[in-house]
Amino acid sequence: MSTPSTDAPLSGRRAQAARNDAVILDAAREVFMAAPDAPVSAVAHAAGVGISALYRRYASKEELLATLCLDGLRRFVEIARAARDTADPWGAFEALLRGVVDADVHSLTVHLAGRFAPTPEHGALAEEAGRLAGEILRRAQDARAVRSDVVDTDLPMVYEQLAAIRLGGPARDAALRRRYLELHLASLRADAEAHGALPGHGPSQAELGARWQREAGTGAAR
Amino acid sequence: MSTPSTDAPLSGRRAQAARNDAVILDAAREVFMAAPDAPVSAVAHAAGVGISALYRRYASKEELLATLCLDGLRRFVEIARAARDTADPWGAFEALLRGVVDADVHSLTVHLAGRFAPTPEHGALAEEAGRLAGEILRRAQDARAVRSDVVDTDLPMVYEQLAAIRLGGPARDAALRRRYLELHLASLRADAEAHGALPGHGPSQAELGARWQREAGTGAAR
DNA sequence: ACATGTGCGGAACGGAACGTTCCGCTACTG
DNA sequence: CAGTAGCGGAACGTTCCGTTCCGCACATGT
Repeated sequence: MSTPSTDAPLSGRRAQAARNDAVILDAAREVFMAAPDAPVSAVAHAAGVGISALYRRYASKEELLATLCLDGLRRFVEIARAARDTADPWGAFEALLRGVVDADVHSLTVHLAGRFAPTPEHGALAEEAGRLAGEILRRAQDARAVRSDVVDTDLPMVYEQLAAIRLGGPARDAALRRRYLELHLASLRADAEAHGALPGHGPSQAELGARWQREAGTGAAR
Repeated sequence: MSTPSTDAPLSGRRAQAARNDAVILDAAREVFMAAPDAPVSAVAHAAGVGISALYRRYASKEELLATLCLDGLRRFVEIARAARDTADPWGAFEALLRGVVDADVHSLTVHLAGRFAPTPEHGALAEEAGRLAGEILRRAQDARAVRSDVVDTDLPMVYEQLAAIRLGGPARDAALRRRYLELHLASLRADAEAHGALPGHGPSQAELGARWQREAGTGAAR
């Protein structure tokens, strides 16, 4: 909340506003990652600004969430691209999962889905993300590094499970997720297949896509 | 909503009321398992009764949740006892996890915790449940069936992760959970330890116990 | 047959939470 | 020095939900 005007060409009020842009988005990310249905006032409080500063930038809560989700999708694609460029097939697969879990990117995407009307850009990025992850998985399976009976739609389910780990602060949760990611990785290795094939089949694209539809509250009948 | 008076000594109005006891509790279980913060009216609707029928039996929503949770803890203990009586150490371990996940008992216990003031009976049952699970785990580890670097507090985290799988109806979710439970089981086997030890340490009892404390809403600051 | 009270449906009530708007102030800008 | 961009936070209107309450229907006991 200081460093008056050394890092930007703008000064005074204008600079403060520019800085607030980032502060607010960071606060929103932190707050909504911890609680997707947190009130807008919580974001303002976390950012150390008033509510007006928020509504000056985003027309509605929905727009803020859509922006945040877009940001998350871009992070996912970035992580996936970096992972894909890893030479070793298992290394690439491992990098993908570790990257996604470490950045907690799942909380920024799927957990926000259904709370705003998705734009075409959301769709395009989600598709690209799926394509990259699928490529990494296929390569790892072709190299007999990852068991052959997992499918690409199983991966979001792994993220989903790890994102459900919420016990302490963000730091403690990150440590716990690393611990349990290690277990997931062990179960996905090719040699784990020796103990038996996976029953049933992974989610369909339709089942995964259904989350992006706007739906009311908690899902219980009125 | 029929069979007038053939299965109970009571008849007419009295029998209907007795039957409603079960209908309401079943409806409450179904509704709150799907959405822990569902409104009371949703339970009444699912049970096909009015709200009065509900409040005649439970003084408050909190009391209903406490009853439901007690019910869940008893189920857990029952499942754990049956598993413990399995001769094969790995079989017992497997039976425990399969039983807990199949009955979706986690949604009935921990997901309800924090929404009501726990009674001493909740504490006693939770302790008994922990004792049984710990015994089963230790036996499986002593037999070198389960990897040595998992601890008893890791098990609730496995349930937690599997309970987070919510895509379609209850039936589809159960099938998906069975699929991913298979992965978890593979990762917990002793031979999975060859690929490396688990980083960090499992949750402490204090971390797990903190969920039973009453806390406001979603966790975001006001 | 009739008075009685139990059990219940669902409207009504009171309060809490939240998204959004609006007023007024501050301090840069030109 | 007038004008205004940016903002803090109170206020507003709405939605949601737990709980209460009123009146009805029917089984029960005489």
